[in-house]
Amino acid sequence: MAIKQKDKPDIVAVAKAAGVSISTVSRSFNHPEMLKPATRKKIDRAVQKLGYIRNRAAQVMHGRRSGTIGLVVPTIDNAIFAELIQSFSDGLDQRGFTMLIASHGFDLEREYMMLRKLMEHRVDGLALIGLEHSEATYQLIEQQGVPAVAIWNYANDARLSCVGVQNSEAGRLAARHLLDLGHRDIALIFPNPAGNDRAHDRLHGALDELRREEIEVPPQWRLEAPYSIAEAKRACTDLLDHSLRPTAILCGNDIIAQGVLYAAKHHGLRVPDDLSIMGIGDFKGSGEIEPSLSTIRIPAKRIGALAAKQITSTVAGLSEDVTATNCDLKVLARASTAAPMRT
Amino acid sequence: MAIKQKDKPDIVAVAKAAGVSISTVSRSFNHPEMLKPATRKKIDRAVQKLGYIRNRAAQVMHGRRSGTIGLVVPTIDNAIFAELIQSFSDGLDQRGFTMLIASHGFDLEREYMMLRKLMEHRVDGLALIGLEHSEATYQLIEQQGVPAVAIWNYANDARLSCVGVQNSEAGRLAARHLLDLGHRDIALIFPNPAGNDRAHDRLHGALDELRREEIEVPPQWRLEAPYSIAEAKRACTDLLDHSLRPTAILCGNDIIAQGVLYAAKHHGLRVPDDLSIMGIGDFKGSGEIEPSLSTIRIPAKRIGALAAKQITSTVAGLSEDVTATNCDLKVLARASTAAPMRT
DNA sequence: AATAGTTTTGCAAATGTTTTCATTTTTTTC
DNA sequence: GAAAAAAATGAAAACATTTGCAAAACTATT
Repeated sequence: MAIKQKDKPDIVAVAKAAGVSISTVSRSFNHPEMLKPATRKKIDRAVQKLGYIRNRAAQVMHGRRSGTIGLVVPTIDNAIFAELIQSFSDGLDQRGFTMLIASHGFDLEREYMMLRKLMEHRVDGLALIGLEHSEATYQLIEQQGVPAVAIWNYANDARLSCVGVQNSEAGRLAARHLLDLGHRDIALIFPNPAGNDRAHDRLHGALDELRREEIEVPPQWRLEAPYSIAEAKRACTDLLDHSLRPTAILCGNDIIAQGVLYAAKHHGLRVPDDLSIMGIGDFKGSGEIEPSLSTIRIPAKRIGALAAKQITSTVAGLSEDVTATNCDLKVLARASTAAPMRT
Repeated sequence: MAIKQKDKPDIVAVAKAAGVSISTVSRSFNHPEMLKPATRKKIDRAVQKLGYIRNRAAQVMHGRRSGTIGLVVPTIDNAIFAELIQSFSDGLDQRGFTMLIASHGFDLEREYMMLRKLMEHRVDGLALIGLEHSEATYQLIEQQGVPAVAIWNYANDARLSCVGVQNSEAGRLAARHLLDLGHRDIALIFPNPAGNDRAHDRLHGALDELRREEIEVPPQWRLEAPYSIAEAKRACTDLLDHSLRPTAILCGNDIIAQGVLYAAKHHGLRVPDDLSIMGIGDFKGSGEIEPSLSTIRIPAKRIGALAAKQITSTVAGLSEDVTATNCDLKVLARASTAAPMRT
């Protein structure tokens, strides 16, 4: 049996096969314009023949960038994150980077662990979701000096560069929309805000706006639901069963809103006549549901693309200091909300 | 200004700080049981103080595994893939691996490029979606000897290990369900099958089953739609407008089915009385839609988890040869399908 | 208290690249 | 066709780690 069994060919093998020195082969990849065309061709042929693939690890050891960006998300399986991840990934790809991804399931301790793991892989940059992270996480990033960007939430005094929206404003706008339609009896269904500044900010933005009109939401109208159509549907069953129903429900995101919408339909309630439903996010498909969902548009694609641009240019040393990019929100008044019926 | 500016501490720095040799430090990570507890503690303290993080690249150069698995998908932003990716990622994470991900947008040429890129990063294993790939892709995998697994589609004569379902069977079952209900006028809306064996197989499975009952679907009832609620909704508008309507529509996946459902509602058609709608996939939320969607269950979570198990054990050298794992399908007869009304 | 055995540690080579500097080859100019 | 200038190539050090082998430091045994 031949001895070349499993070993991948290395640059030395290529050099030998092409009859040139190692340095020349290396140059043919990194500075092809320095080579005589004839030499380049010889090398190309050798590469082809041996099936040589460059070893990034060896390059990294030389101080080269790894060409990878680490993304840490709470979860991948989530309509709006998926959209974001896709556009972020596309943005990285365009610029020649590869994405390492890790998900922590809304556990900030695990987030820290995943960050470390990514750093072992010497990612050139990091992207996190939101601005709420453990102190250890922040310190790790600062101490290691890895460029990082926080996605999805915006704050002008953020400790990290960020690209996102003002989630409190999203909550406020959603509440405003319902108030403007004349609603006063409003229920709130939001995800658990622990370790989730996006949900937290939205909720408090909404509460603030309601309080401005001196509306207090009674505890039995303040529900919690995870990111799940099924669970949201279940969560609001009691609410809708009750004779004293709210005229509108404000949901922390469009998935919850979808669940509520189906629950309403299931209860034989007409939307928006009997019940107005407001979402936040404008997920794919939210505009196509019947009735189409009123919501606050958060431009996930744009945010992902901008974040990719931001982190790669920081890695390339083009932009240096902390920057905060705020993306615009838009109220989408569609068919799931209307003025409440006089009783 | 101090000279230690940006350099991350390396193992040498740790060794110096701990007053031991480099080898000892290395061993404290890889074979801690070989060290005297006192020494280990000295090293741990030094690591802590310097904020040292191991350099995976250097380990890889030594022939160590990289601890990464590459996943190449057509797109991340897709309900069912997102679910799959999540469970695959969780499975890898459990076993200490990190996931590199790349998406090619259903372009098999790009898929090849992404594969190469992942190989430069010396991933320990690869996962692809489906069994249809360019010849170059297959050759690359074989030549480089990188363990690989194909996810989502099953075939017992596959060139790669695979974990998935028989998509032709999924199509067949979906058609059977409609036939059993008594439908004869059935329209088909599927994604473009080019470079997408899942869609292709489902479509042909369905057509086969229909043909068995001597039903030929006329061309104007064979529509194509991308993976998008909005576009599916649009695509079937003409179909529903027409006076000669089918009694049922079989959709290539649940997203398309959702679009069709909304289109039907928009046209004032009652589902399932005026029109039965059948999906394939059983995406999250499909059971909660009103009316709940009849579909074929494909266990995405399970497939992802099994694929992660499969690829990691191949990497660890536990399982060697090509294995094909077939996951069961289940017909979910829910509320969007019923017997056609006699006219 | 010396020996044998065992545990712990250190030295140095090896891994696959890039890059600086020196050397060789080619081209241009007169 | 020789000298000068420019272009192309090669030799060797450097990068951060692991590991086989050898040396040193303990432990147990007598």
